Amino acid sequence: MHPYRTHNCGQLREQDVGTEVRLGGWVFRKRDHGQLLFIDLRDHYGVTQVVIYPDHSFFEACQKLHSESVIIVTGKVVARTPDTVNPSLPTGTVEVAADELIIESAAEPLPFQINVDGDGTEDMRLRYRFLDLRREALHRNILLRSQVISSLRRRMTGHGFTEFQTPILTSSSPEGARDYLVPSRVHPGRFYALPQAPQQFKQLLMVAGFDRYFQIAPCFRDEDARADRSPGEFYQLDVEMSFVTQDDVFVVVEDVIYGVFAEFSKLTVDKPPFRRIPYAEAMVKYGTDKPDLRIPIEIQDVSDVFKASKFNAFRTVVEKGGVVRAIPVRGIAAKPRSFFDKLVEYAQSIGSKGLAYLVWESGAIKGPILKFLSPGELTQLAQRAGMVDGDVLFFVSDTAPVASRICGDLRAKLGRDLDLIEKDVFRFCWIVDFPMFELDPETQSVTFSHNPFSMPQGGMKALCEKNPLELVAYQYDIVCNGVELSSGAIRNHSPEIMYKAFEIAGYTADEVDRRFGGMISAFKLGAPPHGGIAPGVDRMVMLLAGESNIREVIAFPMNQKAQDLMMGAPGNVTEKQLRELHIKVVVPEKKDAP
RNA sequence: GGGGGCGUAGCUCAAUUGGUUAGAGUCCCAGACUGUCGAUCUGGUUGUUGCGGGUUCGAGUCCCGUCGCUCCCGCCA
Repeated sequence: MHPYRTHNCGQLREQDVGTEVRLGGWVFRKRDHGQLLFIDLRDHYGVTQVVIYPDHSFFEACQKLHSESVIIVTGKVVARTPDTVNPSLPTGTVEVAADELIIESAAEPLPFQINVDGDGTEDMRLRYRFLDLRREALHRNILLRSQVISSLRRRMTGHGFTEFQTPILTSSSPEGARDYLVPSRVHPGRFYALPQAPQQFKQLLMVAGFDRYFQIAPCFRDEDARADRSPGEFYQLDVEMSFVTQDDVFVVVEDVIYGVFAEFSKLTVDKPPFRRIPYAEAMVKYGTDKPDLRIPIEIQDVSDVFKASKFNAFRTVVEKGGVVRAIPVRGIAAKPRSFFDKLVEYAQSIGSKGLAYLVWESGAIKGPILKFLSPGELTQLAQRAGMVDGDVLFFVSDTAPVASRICGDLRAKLGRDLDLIEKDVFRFCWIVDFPMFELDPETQSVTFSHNPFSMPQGGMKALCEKNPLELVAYQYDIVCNGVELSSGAIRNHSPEIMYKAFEIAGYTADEVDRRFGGMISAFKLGAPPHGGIAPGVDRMVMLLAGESNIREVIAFPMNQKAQDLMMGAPGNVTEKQLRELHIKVVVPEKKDAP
């Protein structure tokens, strides 16, 4: 007989009755009746009830056993009597009567309990992550992650993609987030950087003629955490394709994403093709470039209605180049005054100058700003927003970016508070036509608004002839339920267009050569048109698992301060190590030694 | 770097808007119990109320500072 087990804890059924078996697992729960002891033995596969009678030498030791001790039990599989069957357990029709029992690893009392939900602070859970990972919910999430990743691999290779590995020790990239640096021993004073993404490598693989690349790629960025952003490192399904248009990329990605979501979720999933929303439209209609399409509210621009209005507050904003946006909400006219007051207060707390509104009720229009508006203006607004009895129209007026942000925030809040968010559904969309350039609000100079390697729509001609701020790129995001899953782009594979684009952003050709020399020289030696995308694996798994915190789908996440409390990272190193690396540490004055 | 929330027993939480000896569940310890399945029953231990200062006759509660956790802003080509 195998020294540790013949079966796993989720395996035994009625047909095994009478068999001599050996199980190994953790003591999940213990029920001590004095002359009879039940142990629910748990492993990765399930739970099996073990019954222990007092005529065995190990009976007393088992009474004293703490939860989560590891034991090896040998005994006969016994059928349970009908009244003692546990229907909530797949193994519930049988139990194992222990004849032999070895305490393989006795556990001390636990810092938090495994067999109850929600026990333990995040801090404790991270410090004892191996215990937390034994719990059903987290254990299941990590399994789901594995299954999602292998499904992604299967789907990608099915589409003719080749999986690659790219360097982890590479060079610091001049754009983007802060890098994690690794000092070089061989080259004093020089550093490797961990890749923020394998961006240049995947493009170089296209130049190398591999045609279709993918990688479950680790990405490292030294940026602060959020609930949906783990600090330090995360994984992307990194994708790049040659000789493709934006639509070719969409078709592949839609198939893979839809397939994975449909495979692993019971929720309704939008079928391809996903909606495509130009960036400019999204900013007006939803007030954000990652709209949650489950919320049935669409914001409208009504600036023109107020161009000649007697309502000074709005007219003057429009005269100065600002906008008026209207948020129609159906059927809430009967809400109490306090509802509107609180919403106005909220709007002000997020930076709005105010929150005007009109209420369509009992065949009339009411509201604080009614007296400033002409009948013609009211008619226009009603028509534009499709107002009927019971509806309310909120107004926000400011510069376009500020009004968008406030309206987007209000739209999301109204969706939540009024319980308007569509249930049990994944709503996908593409946000397309991102602007190529934007004005730096501080310097008022033109800068890249996203990826400088994206191809501007219209190519060289557009770069030379159009206002840079009106140029859009073949740059796109895929968004699901308000979560940005990924950015991607058709790349700029032409050195001339790239020099021109960088020139508009204020870089000389020399600077471009110095900073992106590898890529530029590659593009001078035969580069195919290519493009790609990189959906976040952690975020996909988070959505599929129904979690709102990304740490719930990562086996060993760092805390918000980018520390691993279990391993003690980041940690101190020896003087010798520092000497070898030619590093002298200068700790800031206000020092907190961990 | 900034803002909000939280911090009470090993763990999860309570404690009348400043008022007696800070409680409950769970864990843990001891005992009882032959069919439980979150076993049950009896008894018991567990506290620098994060830390430091202040106001007050009196502080878990109010004020200031500080530390930790968390959510958000900045940041994330």
